[in-house]
Amino acid sequence: MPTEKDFTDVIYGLSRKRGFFWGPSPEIYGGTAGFYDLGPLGKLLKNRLEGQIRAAFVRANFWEVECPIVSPAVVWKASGHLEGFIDPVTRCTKCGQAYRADTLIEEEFPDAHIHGLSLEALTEKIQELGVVCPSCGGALGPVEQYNLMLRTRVGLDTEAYLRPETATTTYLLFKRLLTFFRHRLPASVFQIGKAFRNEISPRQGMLRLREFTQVEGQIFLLDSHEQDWAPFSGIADRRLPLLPYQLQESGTETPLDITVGEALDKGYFQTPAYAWCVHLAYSIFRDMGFGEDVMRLRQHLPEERAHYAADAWDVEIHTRSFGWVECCGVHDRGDYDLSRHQKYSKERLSVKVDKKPVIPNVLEIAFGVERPLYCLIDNAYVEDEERTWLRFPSPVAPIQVAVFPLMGKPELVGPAREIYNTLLNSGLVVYYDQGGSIGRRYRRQDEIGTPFCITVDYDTLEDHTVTVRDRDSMAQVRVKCSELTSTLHSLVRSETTFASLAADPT
RNA sequence: GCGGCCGUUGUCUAGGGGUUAGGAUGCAGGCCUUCCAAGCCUGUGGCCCGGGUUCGAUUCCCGGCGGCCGCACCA
Repeated sequence: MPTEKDFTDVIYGLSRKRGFFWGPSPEIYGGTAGFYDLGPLGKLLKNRLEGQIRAAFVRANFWEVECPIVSPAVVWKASGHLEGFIDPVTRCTKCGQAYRADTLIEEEFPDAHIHGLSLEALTEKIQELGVVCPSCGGALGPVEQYNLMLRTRVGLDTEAYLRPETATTTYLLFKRLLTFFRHRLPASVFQIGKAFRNEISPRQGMLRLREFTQVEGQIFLLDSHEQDWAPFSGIADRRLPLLPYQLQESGTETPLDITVGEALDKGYFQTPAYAWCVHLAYSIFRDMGFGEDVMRLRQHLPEERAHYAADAWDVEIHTRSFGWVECCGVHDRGDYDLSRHQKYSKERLSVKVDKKPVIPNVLEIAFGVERPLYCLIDNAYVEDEERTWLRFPSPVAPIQVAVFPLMGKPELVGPAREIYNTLLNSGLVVYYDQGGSIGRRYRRQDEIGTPFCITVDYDTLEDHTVTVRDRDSMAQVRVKCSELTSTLHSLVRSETTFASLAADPT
C-alpha cells in the first residue's frame, strides 16, 4: 500500500490511465487550474452517484427543478453574494504579496472599527494606521475587490454572473413553487447543476474546482414546522457520528455516537426539522456508498459560518489522500434569502399565517458531486501483492458486468457475444473483452471496479451455465444462462450478495 | 497571487547542447493458452507552450501554462 503522501498520485494516475477524470482541462492547451474533464468511467460513476442522490431526495419527498446558470447582477446583489463574494484585497507595492485587507487590519489592530467600510475607507484606514506588508514591510497599495463569482455579459451590456451556488436560483422560483405546492408548506425542492467559483488559486485537483456540479436541497417551512416535523419520528433512533462545536473547541476529534433524538435533547440541534436534514444528508452519503467508519458530522464553529447561515453542520468523508474532507453542508438559512429577494424584487414572497404575512425559513442541504466522486475512488482503492482493484459498492460501479470468452476461439466467442448482447439489452452497463489471457482481463476489470465478470467456457456449450466471478473475493459460481440476467440485476442492485449466491447456486 | 522545487510516449521512468531519445508497463495485431497481469513475434506512441542564446535546444536563459510544498485564499 502506498504511503499517504503518494496516495493522491496513485489515485490521479489511475484516474488518468483508466478514464475516470482528466485534467486540468483543456489538456492539449496546457490546462487551466480548477477545471477537469470526466472520462467515460468518471461520467458513469458520477451519473450513478447522481442517481442515488436523486432517488434519496425523491424518497424524502423533494421535487427536482432546474434553473439557468447565468443570472443578472441584481440577483446576486439581493442574495448577498456580490458583497459576500467580494473580498477586499490589498497588494504590497514592493513584493507584490496580496492580502485580505480586512483581516490584515484586524490582525494588527483588533480595536479598529472596519466592519462595513467601503474600499476607499479601508484604503484610508490602512494609511491612517500605518499598516505595512507583514512579509517585507513595504507599503500597501489601494484596496480592490476580488470577486469570487465569474462575471459575464448578457446581450450588449447587461452585467451578469455565473451562479456560485444553485440554491439562490431555486429561491427565485418561490412564488411559482407555492402555486405548484398548492400553498402548502413545508415544501421541498432540489436542484442538481453546475455552479462556478473563481477561486484565486485552486489546488487539490478535483476537490476545489472552479466549475463543479452542485446538489442543493431546500425545504421551505415555518417556525412551527421546524418544531413539529412529522418525519422526525421515523429517524429519531438512528445513530449519527456527531462532532458538535463545543467538542471541537475542547480539542476532541472523536465524534459522539448518539441518536438523532438524544442529540436534539442535548441541544446539539436546534429543531427536529434541522436534525432530520442532517440525518438526510448523512443517509444520502451512505447511499452513495460510504461506510460509517469514514463518515462524520462536524458542526461549524460560530466564526466559520457563511453570511446566511444560522447553524451549519458538514458531512465529512475520510480519505487517504487528504484526511477528512468537507463534502456537504447542512444550513439553517432562516428567512434571509426570501426576505432579501422580496426586498429587491418587490414581489411578495410571504405566506399567510393567521392572516399575517410571514416569510418562510429555508433549511438547505448543499454539496458538490465531484468531492464524493473523488472520495469514493479514494476509498475504493485496494492494492495487495497480487492486484489492484476498486472496491466500489455494486450499485455505483461504473461498469456493472464484464463478459469474456475463456479464450478467443469462435465456438466460445459466439455464445459470449450473445450473452453480452442479452445483458446489454437488459439495461446493464456491460463490457465485452476477449483480448489477452483470462487473468489479464479479470485484472483489467478489477482496476476499474467492475463487480462481476462472466466467463463462457467449454462447459457452457454442454450445460448452458457460465461462471460469475466476484471482484472482491475472486470467487466463482456457475449460473444457468437462463437465470443470468435476473441474477446479475439482483447482484448489481445489492439485493442479493455474491456470498449467498455461492452458498445457494441456481 | 507570492516564494521554492518540478514538467520526457497512455502510465511510471532513464538521459542529456549534436542520441535512430533508452527501459518497464500499457495498448493493438498474431501465435500459444480449458479461469486469475505466463511466454514468443510484430506494431504503436514522447521531450508542456512561446520567445531567446547557439551552426545546432528536449537539454541553457526568459516568459507563459500546469503540478507539488509553504504563505495567502477556499464565500
